[in-house]
Amino acid sequence: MKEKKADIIAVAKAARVSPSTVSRSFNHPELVKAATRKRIDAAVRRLGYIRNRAAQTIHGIRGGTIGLIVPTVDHAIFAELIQSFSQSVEEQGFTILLASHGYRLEREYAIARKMLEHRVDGMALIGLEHSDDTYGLLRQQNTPTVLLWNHSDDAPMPCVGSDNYLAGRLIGDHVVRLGHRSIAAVFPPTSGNDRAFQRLSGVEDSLASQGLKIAEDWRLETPYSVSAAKSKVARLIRFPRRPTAIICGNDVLAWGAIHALRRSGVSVPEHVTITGIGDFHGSKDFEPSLTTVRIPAHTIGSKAAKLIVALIVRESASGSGELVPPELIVRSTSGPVR
Amino acid sequence: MKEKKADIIAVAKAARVSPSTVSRSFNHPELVKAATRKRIDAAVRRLGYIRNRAAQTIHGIRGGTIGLIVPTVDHAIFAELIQSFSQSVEEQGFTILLASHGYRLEREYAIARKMLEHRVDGMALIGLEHSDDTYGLLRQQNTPTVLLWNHSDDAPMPCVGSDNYLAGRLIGDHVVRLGHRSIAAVFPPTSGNDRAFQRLSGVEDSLASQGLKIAEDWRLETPYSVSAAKSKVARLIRFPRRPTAIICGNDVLAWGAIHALRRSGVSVPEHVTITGIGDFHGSKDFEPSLTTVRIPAHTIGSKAAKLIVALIVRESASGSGELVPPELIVRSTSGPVR
DNA sequence: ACCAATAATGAAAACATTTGCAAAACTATT
DNA sequence: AATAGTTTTGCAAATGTTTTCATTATTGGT
Repeated sequence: MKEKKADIIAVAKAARVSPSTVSRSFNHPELVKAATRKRIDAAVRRLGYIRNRAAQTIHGIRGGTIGLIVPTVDHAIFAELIQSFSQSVEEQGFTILLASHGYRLEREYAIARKMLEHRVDGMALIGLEHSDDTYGLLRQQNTPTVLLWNHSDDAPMPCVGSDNYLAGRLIGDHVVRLGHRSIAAVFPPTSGNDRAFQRLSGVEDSLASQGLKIAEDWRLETPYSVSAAKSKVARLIRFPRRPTAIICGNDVLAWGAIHALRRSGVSVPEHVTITGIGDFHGSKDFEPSLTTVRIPAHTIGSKAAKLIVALIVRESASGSGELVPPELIVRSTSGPVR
Repeated sequence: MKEKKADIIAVAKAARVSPSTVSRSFNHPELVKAATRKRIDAAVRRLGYIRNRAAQTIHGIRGGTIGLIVPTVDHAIFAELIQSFSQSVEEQGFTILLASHGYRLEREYAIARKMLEHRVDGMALIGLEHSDDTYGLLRQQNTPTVLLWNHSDDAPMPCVGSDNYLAGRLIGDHVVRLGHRSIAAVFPPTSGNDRAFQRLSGVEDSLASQGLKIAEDWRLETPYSVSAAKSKVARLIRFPRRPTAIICGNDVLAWGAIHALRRSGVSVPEHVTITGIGDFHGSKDFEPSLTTVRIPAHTIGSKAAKLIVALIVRESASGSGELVPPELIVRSTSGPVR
């Protein structure tokens, strides 16, 4: 146990070459004779040597890590995004340093700093809303950075994502077009969450363009969970005056709303129209299948991964990002007002 | 742009002290005079200096990262687990290096190696089934390691998790006790997935103890997704001879099964009993609410985090792991055979 | 104002690598 | 067999820190 781990010098000794040659055999194999290389490989295996990236990093060599900071992992949305981002990033030889800030932007700053200490090659953040400190830090260290999930032309950094405002409009227009006038909304808190905020703005503007407005007491704010949405909606529909449509800030909330309605024997979409945003795994196969706006997490994740890697390797910094358009998906939970 | 990033020497110069003092002011602030410290802090801020962990790491100082390798992020189960694990780990000052292997154990080995190159302080893997290479590697480098999700007394490394075999038995017993004799099973592929394998074994043993067996064509294997389970189950119940109960390998599959049944107008639990395993977010509020076995991902994640950190800091290595028992949760999708 | 403690700082070695340059070892050509 | 060219290798410096030990500055007691 006590014998210290093998270093490059130990390997060099064992292979009867100099440390430089061992190093080269790792980094520029074509420069070392095949026979020597074999001897070195054997020594490496025998000693169980593992290269020390930290020691390379010190020479300005890329460490091969990308920092990813998310509000939380435990949301269907982010899980899908993280998966595709990390997978795509791994395919390109990088590894992810992951942390979550729980929707607290100061935490985000602290985490970003820490990741910079680790000398990540690049950073990825969710959304466009970040503290000035965070933006300042990233810019000052000029760390290649990409903003995920949201896209805006006047974003301060390259971003690949969808247009959440448009997503809101899309769904708002759809519901209005179906003839609904009594509309409720179930959304997550919008502070520190520009995605939710923009979606809601989109919905509101859409309704406003038809002279409609969401009544104060029909504007439900719930945390991101089936159960929270379910209980809020259950309470809502106990009142005699009911909305004919409930627009939910995302699919999970919509699922909760549907469950609440089913429990109360209110049928969807005959009595109430329900819509989500996101088109998560499962929404298509829900019964009834959910009308929603697709925000293609998978596409966003992999495009973002490609962008950040491009930013890192040729630092020319090609792209200013990409807009992955949201798409209205009409399924069975929305119908004309009866 | 071109000016290189500030290093500790630049800071030292700017603060008119030696590099050693700067270093000390970071690592042992009590050893440096308050006035000097203030001067240094000012310089740090002015230059935008960020410490280089890589350079510390080569001094054998802990880097503060823990490698976490999961099959995939994009499953409700793992998302919850990752969230609680990473959160708990962050609270203790560590950061996670995350990667997914997509259920390919060779990938897992490669990833583990890479994380070791980064000199992670510890590793966390999902499940007990790993290649000999992986186990060998971790043991040989004697990296503190914890196995998540599954617990077994004779596991080769400390593990904190539930007893998936028992979970299977629990649900099997429950279904049998309700009088069911015609039982189908919907499970993910069991190769490279000891969790699924053990659950299925538990179910089979439970049935076998009553002389029951799952018919070959009632043993459905589907990938982890609502839609796959839904379509498999939809096909299953088209046949005239139907099971009276369908035991699903996890809650997501159960959701799919319920949707399939609802679509076909088969009511749950009156006509068919459905059970899941996992008790994911949402199962409680599903309509009808899902009978399942709770595997407390949150508890597992945070206990595992504490264990690995303990293993890392006092290398004495206290614990051999912990069993977090599974618990049968009877809700509305299971009922007596009619 | 001086001495001994004690506190604060600096110099230099150490850490595990990479790399530019020069030396050594081969090849091919004559 | 000698020369020129090419391929391989080793030496030594460099990377950004930490740490041990020695040195200098400060303080309190007389």
